[in-house]
Amino acid sequence: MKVLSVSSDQAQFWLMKTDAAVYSLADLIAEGTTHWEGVRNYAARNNMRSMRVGDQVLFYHSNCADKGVVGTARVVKEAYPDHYALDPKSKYYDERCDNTRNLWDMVDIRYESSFASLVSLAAIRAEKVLGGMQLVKPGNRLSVFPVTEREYAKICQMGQLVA
DNA sequence: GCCAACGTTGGC
DNA sequence: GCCAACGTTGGC
Repeated sequence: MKVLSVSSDQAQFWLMKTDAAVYSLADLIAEGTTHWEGVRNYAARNNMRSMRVGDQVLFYHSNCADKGVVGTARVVKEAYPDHYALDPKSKYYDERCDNTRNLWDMVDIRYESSFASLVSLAAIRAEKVLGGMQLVKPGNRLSVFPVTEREYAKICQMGQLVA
């Protein structure tokens, strides 16, 4: 078995949370590429604005029994306006936004891989070298945040991602 | 610009 | 379903 190694100098690494009941890795597999609408938190939005095409993403299921990283994705389109904020019928509607002023952005990501085994939140907590991740900080609710290349590689290894 | 109230996230 | 953490809003 060969562990995926990633070494573009420019590459950045991220973790994106999703409520598994709302949008899961299976949904991403079915769609192939998706837009990441509905982020309504400034810090998470700013992190998305820092994303570049080619950046790698850990795909995390929250709010479910099997919490953890389930696979990976890749950024294929950089931040652009989240038009769901303009749609009164959308649950992501924000009345402060209109065509001249939209507070919110989204990115596009493409499915890349599924882990052979779930890397659970508990397993991440138990792994000393992952102790710096925002995910394991008390009260962390940020849905999009950067991870280091080392953390990314470690989690891929734990998920038995085969290159 | 402070801070209390409120809403949401997300683990348990 | 509960509740702690904490971002956001709005009154002053």
